[in-house]
Amino acid sequence: MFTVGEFSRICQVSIKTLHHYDRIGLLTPLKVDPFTGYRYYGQQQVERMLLISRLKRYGFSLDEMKSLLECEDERVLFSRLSRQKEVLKAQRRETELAIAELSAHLQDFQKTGDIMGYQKNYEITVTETTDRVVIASRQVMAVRDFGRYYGALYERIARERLTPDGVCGAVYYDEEFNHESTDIELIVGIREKDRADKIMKGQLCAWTVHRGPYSSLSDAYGALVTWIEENGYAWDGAPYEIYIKTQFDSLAPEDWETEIFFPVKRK
Amino acid sequence: MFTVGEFSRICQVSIKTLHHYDRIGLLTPLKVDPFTGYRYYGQQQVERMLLISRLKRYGFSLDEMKSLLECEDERVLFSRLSRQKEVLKAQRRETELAIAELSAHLQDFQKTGDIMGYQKNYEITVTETTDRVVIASRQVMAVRDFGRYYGALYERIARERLTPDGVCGAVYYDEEFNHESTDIELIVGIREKDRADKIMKGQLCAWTVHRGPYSSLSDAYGALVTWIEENGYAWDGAPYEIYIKTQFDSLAPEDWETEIFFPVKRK
DNA sequence: TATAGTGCCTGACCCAAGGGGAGAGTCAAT
DNA sequence: ATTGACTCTCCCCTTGGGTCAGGCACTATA
Repeated sequence: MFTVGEFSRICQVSIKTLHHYDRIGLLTPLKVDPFTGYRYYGQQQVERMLLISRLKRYGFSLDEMKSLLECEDERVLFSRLSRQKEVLKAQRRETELAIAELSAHLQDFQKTGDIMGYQKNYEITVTETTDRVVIASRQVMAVRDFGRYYGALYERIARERLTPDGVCGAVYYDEEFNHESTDIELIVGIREKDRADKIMKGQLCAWTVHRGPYSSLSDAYGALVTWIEENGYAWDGAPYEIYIKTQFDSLAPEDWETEIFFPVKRK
Repeated sequence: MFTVGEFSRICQVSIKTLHHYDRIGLLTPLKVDPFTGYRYYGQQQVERMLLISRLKRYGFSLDEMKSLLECEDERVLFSRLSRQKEVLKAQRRETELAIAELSAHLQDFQKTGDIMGYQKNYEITVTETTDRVVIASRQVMAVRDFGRYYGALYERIARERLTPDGVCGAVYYDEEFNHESTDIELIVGIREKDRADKIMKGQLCAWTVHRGPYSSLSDAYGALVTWIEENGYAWDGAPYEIYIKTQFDSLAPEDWETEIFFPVKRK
C-alpha cells in the first residue's frame, strides 16, 4: 500500500490531481483511514491510474473516462477508442489548417509590412446578379452539420431526376450568431425552372471571392461590410455564398474559393 | 456604427464574447452610450475583431493577443507569429504521437481482448548490473529541458576529449513529482575510469525495456513497482533509465527503446 | 400615442481540470 | 518529546466564455 506521495511519484501524477480524482470518483483509494482521512492506494490503483493517464493523452475528458472505465462490454470500449482516434485525426487536420493559414499570413505580412495586410487582398465590386433557379433546404442547424444536409439535397436531386447546374451555396438568415444553431438555407442550382423550390431574383450585390479555408471566411464578410459602409451602400437582404472550388475538387483548403454576395442598395 | 447584435453577426462572434472582450479590454467599442450602456462598434473594430479571431485560431490566449496588439515594433510582431507557428507544429507532433499510441493500443486490445493488455508486454527480470563509469550532471530541471542539459554534457566530452561508450541515461531522485522541476541526474558513460564524475556501483536491479514514446514511460515504472511489491522485493535507491534507441537513430517514437533499472533488495 | 416585440444592459452563478495556500492534524525518526 | 516531513480539508483562482434573471431601451405598428 502506498501513501498519496508515493503513489504520486510512481504514477507521475500530482497529489492535487489525485485528490481531484478521488472527489469526482474517478480513482478512489483502496482504503481511507476513517480517523485521519489519509489515503492509501494499492497495485490495482496504479494500473488504473496509468490507464487514466493514457486516456488523457488520447484526449478523453474525465467524465468520459469514468463512463469508459465503468463499461463492461469490450466491443463498446473498442469502438469508443476507435472513435477517439478519429477525433484526434480531426484535431490534427485542424492544427494543420491553422499552420497553413499562419504561414500564408506570415507571407502577406512580410510583403505588405502590415499585420492586417491580408485584408487588402479582397477585390470588391458591385454587380447585378442574374436569377438563380434552385432547390433549397432552410433550417436551423449547426455549422458542422452542413455535410449531412447537403447529402439530403443531392439525394433529392437524384430521386426527382433534376439536373444540377453546378451552383452550390448557402444563404445566411441569422438574426443572432450561434455556432450550434444558425438559420441557414442550403441551395443547389438546377436547370428545371418549373420544378424549383424558388428562384432567387437577380439583384444588386456587393461581391468578392475568398481564397482559403472556411475558417477565415469572416474576413471576407468583414471586408464586404466595411466596403459597403464606406462606399455609400446599405444592406438589402440576406448574404449568401457560392462554393466554387472545394475539397470535392481535391484541392487543399488554402486553394478553396468561395464567392460571397451581399445584396445592397444605394443609400 | 453597429450595435452589438449587428457586430456579432458581421464578425461571427457571440455577444457574450464581445462583452467579455470589452471587460478584459481586448476589444472596446468605438463608443458606449453613457446613459444606456449600449455598445456601438465601428469599422476599425471589425478589422480588429477579425484579426483576433485569426489569432485565436493560431492558438494565442486572450492575454497574449492583448500584448501582441499593443506591440508597435513589426519585427517583434513577426517573430511572435513565427514562434507561434513552431508552437502549432509541436502541437501537431503531440497529436501525432497520441494517434500512434492509440493505434498501438487498439492493436494490443484486439490481440489480448483486454483494455489493459499492453501492460502484460513488460518482461521484468532481476539482474546484477555491472559498474557504470559516467560523467553526470544533476540538477532540478523541467522535463522539457532535457535536451539542453545533454547538449552541455556532450560539449564537455568534446572539450575534455573523453570517449563516450554509448550509454546515455537519467537517474530520478525526485522526492515529489513535478513536471516543471524535477531532481534529475543526466549521465553519459565514458571509458576513462579515472576522469569520471562517478562510478555507479553494480547493484541488484529489477529491469525491463519500454518500447514506445516517452509519454508512456510511466506504464513501465508502474509495471515495475507492481512487480517489485508482488515478488517480495523492496526499493533500494533511485531508479534510472538508459536510452537505447531514440530519435537520434532516426526512428519513429513508437520504435524507441528505453531500459529501466530499479535498484532493489530482498525483503 | 400606446403598446408589443425585440434588443441590450448588468450581475450572479456555472463548466473543466486542477493549482495555490492557509491552518490544522499525523507520522516517523531522533 | 520534539522536529520535520507529510497529509488533511477548505476556499479561492485560472480560461474563455455560457446561462439565466430582472430590468431598461428602441422601434414599428395600430
